[in-house]
Amino acid sequence: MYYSTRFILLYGVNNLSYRISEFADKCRVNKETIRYYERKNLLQEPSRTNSGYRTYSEDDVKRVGFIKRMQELGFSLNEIYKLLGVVDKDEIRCQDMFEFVSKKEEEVKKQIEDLKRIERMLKDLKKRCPDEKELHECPIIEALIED
Amino acid sequence: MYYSTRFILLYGVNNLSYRISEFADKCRVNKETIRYYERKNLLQEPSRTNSGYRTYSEDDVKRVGFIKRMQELGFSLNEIYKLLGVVDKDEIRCQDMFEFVSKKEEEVKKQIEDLKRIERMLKDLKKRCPDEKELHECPIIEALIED
DNA sequence: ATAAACCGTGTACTATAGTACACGGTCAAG
DNA sequence: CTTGACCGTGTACTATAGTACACGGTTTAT
Repeated sequence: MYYSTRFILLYGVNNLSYRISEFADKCRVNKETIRYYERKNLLQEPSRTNSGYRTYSEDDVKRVGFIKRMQELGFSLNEIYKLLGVVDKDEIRCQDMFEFVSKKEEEVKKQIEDLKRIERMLKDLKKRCPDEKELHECPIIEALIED
Repeated sequence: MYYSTRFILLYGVNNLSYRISEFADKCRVNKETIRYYERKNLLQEPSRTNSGYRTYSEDDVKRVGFIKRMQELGFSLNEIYKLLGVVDKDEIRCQDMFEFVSKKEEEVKKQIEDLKRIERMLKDLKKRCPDEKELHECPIIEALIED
């Protein structure tokens, strides 16, 4: 029993599935970025249509969302790859997961504390901008430079 | 009245001052990174000895410390350059400082919230590592992938 | 006085994270 | 049955943030 690609795309025998361009749009990234993530194994080999076109699912959209969010928080693609070992149930990547996660937890804690200080600095900086617009003298950063 | 470089370095007529290598060591960065920051105007033209050697002060050490800390928190060198406009009392860089700082403040706030969620995720992930060591199934990241 | 240890300049190279593009195949509409 | 909008592969290019190195001058210890 065969279905045309169009039929599958429209009625989702195989669930709802996207071609690379639509998928990239949904993920709000460049099409090439998707291929790049595939090369880096952040996305597993996608299934393909008969003619070799990649197809993606809603789950893949979530996965890219996870990658992007982690990345914005300073995780490198390699670190994200490592974490995804859990999702992919990959024993190799899971081997020293406890150490890895513990280390990252410490880093994240420290980062939160540092960011709170930066937030205070930025607030102060804003307050001192005369008539809420400009300033040439602001000793707050200098305070942060000390320490 | 002239002093030898050695005399100045030892007895600090001009305050305590460092040559590039010692300075880089104190800052815990590569010597080339210092020159790179100079090229990118993150460090102002340093004063020089008669023979053209760069000399740095304790304040410069603090400045590099500031750069490094901001960088670790996800600020780009360009953004740090902008912020340093305040310290350098540079009117051009200070022009839209209020908008810039406001935008960064929002970003930092969001980042703190996101990091807290990541922290929870990492904590959960750790807890679920059987006998505090390994695991192949961890539904927490999956939870984060959703949302 | 001479070698070791610095320094300056300039240029090239590296890693990370993409982005662009050329060339050729596929497919659906007119 | 051809045109336009896709797609795949491969390769090259970009920005950011460094890092390394060669060549030649300086300083300092021996």
